[in-house]
Amino acid sequence: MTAAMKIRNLHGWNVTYEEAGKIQEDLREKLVLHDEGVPGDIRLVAGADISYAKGEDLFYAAVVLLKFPELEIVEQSSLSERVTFPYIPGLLSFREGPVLLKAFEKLKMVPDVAIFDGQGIAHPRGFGLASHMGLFLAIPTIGCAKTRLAGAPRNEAGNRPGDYAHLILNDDVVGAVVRTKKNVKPVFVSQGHKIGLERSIEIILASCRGYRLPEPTRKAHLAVNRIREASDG
DNA sequence: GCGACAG
DNA sequence: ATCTTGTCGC
Repeated sequence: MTAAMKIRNLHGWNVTYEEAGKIQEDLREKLVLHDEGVPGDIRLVAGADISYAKGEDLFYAAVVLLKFPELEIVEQSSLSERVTFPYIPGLLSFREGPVLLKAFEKLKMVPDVAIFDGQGIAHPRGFGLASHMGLFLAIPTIGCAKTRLAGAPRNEAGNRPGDYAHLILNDDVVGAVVRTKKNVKPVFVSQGHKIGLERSIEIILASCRGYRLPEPTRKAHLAVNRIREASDG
C-alpha cells in the first residue's frame, strides 16, 4: 500500500471545488470497469469507515481486513486527523479520502478487494469515493452506499435478499440497488475500480450476515466508533 | 428558478 | 456524518 502515497502527493488535495470536479472527470477515464486483478478466489476483503463529532474537524478512520468468506477480522488499522474540506455531494472523496488512504497505508496485508461506504461510478461524474480510492490504492474496490446519489433504478428491486435492480444514469448501467435483507431498504452497489458490476454484487451479498450492511462496512463502523469514544470524544 | 443532494 | 427517544414490526 505504499505506491498510493506517491500518487496522492502528485495529485494534491488542496483544490477548489471546481478543480476537484475536473480532477474527477480526468481520472474517471483511467478506471478499469471489469474484473481485472480480482482473484477468482478472494481471501481478504477490506471495509473502511469514518467517524467524527458534529461540528468537529477531527476525523477518525478505521480499516478492517476480513478473511473471506469467513468474514473474521484478521487485521485493522486506525488513525485520527484534522479535515477541513467540507461535505459537498459529489466531492466526498476529497473530504474522507485522505484520511482513509492513510489508514490503508498502515496495513501490513493488502486486501483482494475493498468496500467503501459511498458510491463507485454511480456518481454525477462517474467517479465516487470507491472509484477514487481504487485508483489511488491500485486495488479492486466496490462502492456500497446506504442512499442514492445519482441514477435511478430501472425497476423496483425484489424483496428477497439477493434481489436487485440496475441503476441507470444517462442510459448506462452504473450500479444496482441491492436487497441484502428482507423487508429492509436496499443498498446502492456500484463498481469502483478493477471490477465489474456483477462481481461487485456477488461480493457484497457474500459479505452480508443477516444485517443490511456487509460485514466489512459494519465492522469498520463499529471499530471506528469504538475508537472515537475511547479517545474521549 | 426549482429540486436533488454519498457521508 | 452527527444528535437523539421512543416506537413499530418481524
